[in-house]
Amino acid sequence: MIKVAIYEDNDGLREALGTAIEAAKDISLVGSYGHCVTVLDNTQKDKPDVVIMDIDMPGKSGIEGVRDLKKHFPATEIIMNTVFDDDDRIYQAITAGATGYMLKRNGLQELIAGIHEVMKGGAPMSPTIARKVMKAAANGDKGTSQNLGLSPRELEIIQLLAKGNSYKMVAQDLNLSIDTIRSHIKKTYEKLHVHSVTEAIHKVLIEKRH
Amino acid sequence: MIKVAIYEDNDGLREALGTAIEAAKDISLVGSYGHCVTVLDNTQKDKPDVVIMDIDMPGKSGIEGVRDLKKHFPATEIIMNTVFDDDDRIYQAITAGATGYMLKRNGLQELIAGIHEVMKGGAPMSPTIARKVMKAAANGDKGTSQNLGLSPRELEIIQLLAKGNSYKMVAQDLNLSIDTIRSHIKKTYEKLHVHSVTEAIHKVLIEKRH
DNA sequence: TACAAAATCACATCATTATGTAGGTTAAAG
DNA sequence: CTTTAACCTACATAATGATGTGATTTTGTA
Repeated sequence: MIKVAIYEDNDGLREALGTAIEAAKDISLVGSYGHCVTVLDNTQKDKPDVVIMDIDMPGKSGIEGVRDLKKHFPATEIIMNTVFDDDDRIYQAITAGATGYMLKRNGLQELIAGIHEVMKGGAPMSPTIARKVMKAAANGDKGTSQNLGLSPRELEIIQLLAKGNSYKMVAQDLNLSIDTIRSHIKKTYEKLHVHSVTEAIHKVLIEKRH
Repeated sequence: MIKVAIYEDNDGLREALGTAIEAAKDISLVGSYGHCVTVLDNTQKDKPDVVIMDIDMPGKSGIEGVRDLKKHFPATEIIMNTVFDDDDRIYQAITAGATGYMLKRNGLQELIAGIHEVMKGGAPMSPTIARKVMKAAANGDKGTSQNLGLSPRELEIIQLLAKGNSYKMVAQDLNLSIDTIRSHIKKTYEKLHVHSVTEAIHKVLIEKRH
């Protein structure tokens, strides 16, 4: 019997999920919550094998919930269940420790299948997601070894910014248009999964020392 | 005979400076230029004892000129001659290696006096400037020893920013208003003589390691 | 106590950055 | 010879950061 707990702030959807899970012969619902603020206490009590976690919830995001959960109950498998498929959330969810990432639009049947899959050691995810993850993994693997996957130009620009230069100064230094600088930085952010110069600098400089 | 070279992009002013300097019995003009791009070559040729340098010049700023000059000809004395008296330029000029900093509005006589003064080991500067420099020195001395003069709070905030946090995140972290963060950062910038987070981070982290 | 420095908050305004969209060039890889 | 990756440019809008001004409170110390 697979024990499953649900975290989903939408009441209707949470109930639907619950009944669908109960309907499965080999799965039992041990907990169902509208937020994940008390996720640690709940898990202590419920002892679920698998947790279905929505990303966007009031109070505490699913990402944070996953992070906490994995830290204290590393054996618990987590499947993110969300409407979002943007790179960022996926990346965050994966690095936070989720083993599955399924889109709500793909329906309940797939989610049930995902629960079984995750118990067999798999990593269930919607096709759309799978592709993104593969790509990210490819970038990541290539990158971490050398310079996080940044092209020489991109790295050069980040390093200039790290010295305290503004976009304008970098543009002048490299004899490029400021729009070009923007463009490079934009791609850099995507590769590093960040949203500001300081984050990018932090990431690049941290990875550098070793 | 004191050998002097002039770098000043305003033609009229450069000529006026030249004649005023030639008029002085113990000073000879060995070079006069409208820019400082070729300052190293010129200096090699002219071998001036003192260089009068304007700050704002096309191609290469006087600050950069001073930096280069001091690196290759440390014995050459440099007097900045400019219309600006804002803290920043003064600070930059001083740290770049200028030994005198005189305002154009104070006239040619004072500049001539400054040339003599600098040759006697002095540091000629207009009264307005002198006061600012004293203040900067006071701040600087107190600071360089520990953490550049930053208060504990200010340092804390810069370090949080260095980790890639935004103002908003820092405010949440420290349970403060975002305006308070702004306020601290503003003071920090004044103390460090910078104008952006990245510059501040760079400066703080550089000074830290040693 | 009275002054100075640190810390807090607010509001306004301008500058810079971040993000989206879109297109072009060039050089290596298949 | 086409595909891919890196590089370059442009324009528009939204979000964040930078700067100025002003004010209150606390704390350490002259």
